[in-house]
Amino acid sequence: MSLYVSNTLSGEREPFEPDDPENVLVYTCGLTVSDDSHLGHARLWVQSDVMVRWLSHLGYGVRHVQNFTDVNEKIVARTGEGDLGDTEQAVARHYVESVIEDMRDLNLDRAEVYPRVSEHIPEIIEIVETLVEKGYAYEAGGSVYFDVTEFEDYGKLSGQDVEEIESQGAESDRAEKRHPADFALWKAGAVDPGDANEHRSDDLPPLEEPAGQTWASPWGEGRPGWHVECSAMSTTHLDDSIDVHVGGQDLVFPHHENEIAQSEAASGDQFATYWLHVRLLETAGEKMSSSLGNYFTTKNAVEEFGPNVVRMFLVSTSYTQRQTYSEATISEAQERWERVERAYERATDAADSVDAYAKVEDDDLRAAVVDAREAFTSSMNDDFNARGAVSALLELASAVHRYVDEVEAYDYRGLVDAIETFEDLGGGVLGFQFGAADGGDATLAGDLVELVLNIREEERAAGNYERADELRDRLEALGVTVEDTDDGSTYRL
RNA sequence: GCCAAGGUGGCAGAGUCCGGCCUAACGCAGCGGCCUGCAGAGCCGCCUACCGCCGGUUCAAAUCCGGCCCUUGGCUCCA
Repeated sequence: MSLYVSNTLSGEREPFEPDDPENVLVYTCGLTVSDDSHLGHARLWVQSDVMVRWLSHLGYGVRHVQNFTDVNEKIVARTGEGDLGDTEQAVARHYVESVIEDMRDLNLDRAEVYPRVSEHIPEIIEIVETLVEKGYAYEAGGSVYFDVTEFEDYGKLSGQDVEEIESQGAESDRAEKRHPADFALWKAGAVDPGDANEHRSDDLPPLEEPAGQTWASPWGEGRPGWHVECSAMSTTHLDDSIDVHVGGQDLVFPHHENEIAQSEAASGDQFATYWLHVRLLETAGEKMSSSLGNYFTTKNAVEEFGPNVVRMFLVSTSYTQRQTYSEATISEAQERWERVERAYERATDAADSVDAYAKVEDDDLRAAVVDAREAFTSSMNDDFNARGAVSALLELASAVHRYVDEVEAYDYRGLVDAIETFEDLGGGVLGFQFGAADGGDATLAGDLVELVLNIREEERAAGNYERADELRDRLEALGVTVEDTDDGSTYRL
């Protein structure tokens, strides 16, 4: 049983066959650090995180690189806003920090490196020079453009026909270009104040002068074009030829198409074997995006629902399918997560109880574990179908509940197998955190809740149900859900 | 206009690559029952889908082919 993936380049689902299984190269097209991230970005990260985790789980050696675009006119547009700072670098640093925080909150596995554009200017210039030397690019007015008519395969990723493409890039550049579809590799000078002001908040004074960083180049002072960065960074940190390129589907054209053109024209090798595009997150029928203002930030989502629910949500639709964000869809994710978590806790409690015996063996429970592992694996191997994988865990959850409900003497080993399945697959592959304490005071809070529950138990034993219910209601108001079971009361924060 | 991806129950979402186990998975919501002092959780059961429309191929199609309609994304910064 092997892994199949949907490759945008071929338009088909194909068997995954990396060049070197010990060294699978994965590049995730990161984001421009001009604002806090939103759930749409988080979806891409979590999906690519799960892909990388699954590849590792299958035994591949994976090297994962994810970039930050820290040179961009939208960043320049925010200079002087609040305490963001007065320079492009300062604003970028602020949001890089914010994004790293979001990634940590979402429990993403760390990438090997998070390169930034600003520290790769020499490599970018080198690629542009190579392209000029090879005749794929030309200089005009201190800028350098890629000549799409020179690159035979242009359009192979997105299906675009060069002659049908209206124009790429700013209107002011059009006159300099030989062909409307040509795109900038290097842009002369600093950011035009007019371009930056388009993205600038109305509360701020508009920029008057050209702004943003510039670097010296063979063509004069200027800034790198957007598309070359990814070519430079993936080549620098991985190789001319990589196995997997992950990105949002809104970047297929022109960004990824242009990456292919630059990289392949420069190196002569195929740039990426598998192009995996994560479809977009939508709200009310349109994509969630910063420019539309209809977004939910990662920070707000994590704060309101917690990392596990957010991850469960973001993994609830396969990456090849667009996903809807709504009250209903996020609360479904919450239910799914809590169902898995409760079963995990139930199995843990049962295994820890005095009714768990080394010599008891239960075929149904053990079979359920085996079934769950198989179903999980075949779902993940089928194009990283994480929702299907979660469904496998939910089936195991039902089996655990049924078992613990029915039986008096527990199969210790069977329960541990179930627990390990939740931990290895739910935790290790899907990135959920089981039994995570919510903060440093959790222990004290837990002790206090136990104390209140003991008092409530005495009231219940004495038949004082009104008093018992009052205690339960007041705990609920504090965010503690109390549940009575045969073995006493339990609580969840 | 051009390019790309989709349209499956009230919602959400697998299945479509390799046609038959799909009288359509898992889940949410809803309904009934068990359990419970009550509630919750859990368990059992029910509910609603002829799989966008029309034609074709086939013994057999949600799955293959053709046409049409609709939605979303891209062609301008965008994960």
